[in-house]
Amino acid sequence: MPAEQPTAAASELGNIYQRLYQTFGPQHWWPARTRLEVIIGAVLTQNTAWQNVEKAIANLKKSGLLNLNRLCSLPPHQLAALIRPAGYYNLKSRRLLALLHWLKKNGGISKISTLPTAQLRENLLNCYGIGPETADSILLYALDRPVFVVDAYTRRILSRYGLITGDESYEQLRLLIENSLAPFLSDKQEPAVRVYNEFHALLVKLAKTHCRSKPSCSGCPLDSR
DNA sequence: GTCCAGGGTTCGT
DNA sequence: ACGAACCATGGA
Repeated sequence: MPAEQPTAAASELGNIYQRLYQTFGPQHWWPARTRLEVIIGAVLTQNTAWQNVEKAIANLKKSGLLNLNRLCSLPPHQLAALIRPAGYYNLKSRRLLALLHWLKKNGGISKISTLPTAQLRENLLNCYGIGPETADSILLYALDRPVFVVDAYTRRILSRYGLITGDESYEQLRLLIENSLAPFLSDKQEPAVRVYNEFHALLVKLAKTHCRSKPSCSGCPLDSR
């Protein structure tokens, strides 16, 4: 393997983060109250608008089921009915139960929180229905681990600005962004968790604000240079 | 009526 | 190794 060279992307990502933050301000993700709620939301929001996820979580809350043991003792078809507004409800019911059973089997959220990040990531990826993005969302937003969450928006936006080719693997992109932000982190004395959290949310914000809702995509915060 | 959202798995080539 | 089909609701 050739050593990684500092690329144009690496030197510009910190800049992009600052521009987005100045334009949109803090996004305050993840919009959930408890760690269990974040974990459930991470599965429910797979390829699904967050608005629909909120309805599903509201159903669980209303039924007093936002509790690891109660959820684990629920028949799959019953959980499916409750999370129906989130779409793919049969599939997501199975995925949620697989994840929640893993959590329960390993002593609950507080217990697994003592594990090192690499081991947590591996365990999460071994759960049915948990891929890299969902695993990293849980690590970053529920367990406060310094892991950047790569999603489709990240690819689109970085490709759009010519910072990546677009055919990089998930891992390549995640490491590129984490390494690129490292100098910025030490300069600003900011915790990585906070910056990864905001940067991911800001990229989603940018994608939703421009280029889709506006036909001409005028006034993108990253355009003037 | 069409498109698509804060993905992942499975099954053909 | 890669692409396509599949899963499904709700809002624009």
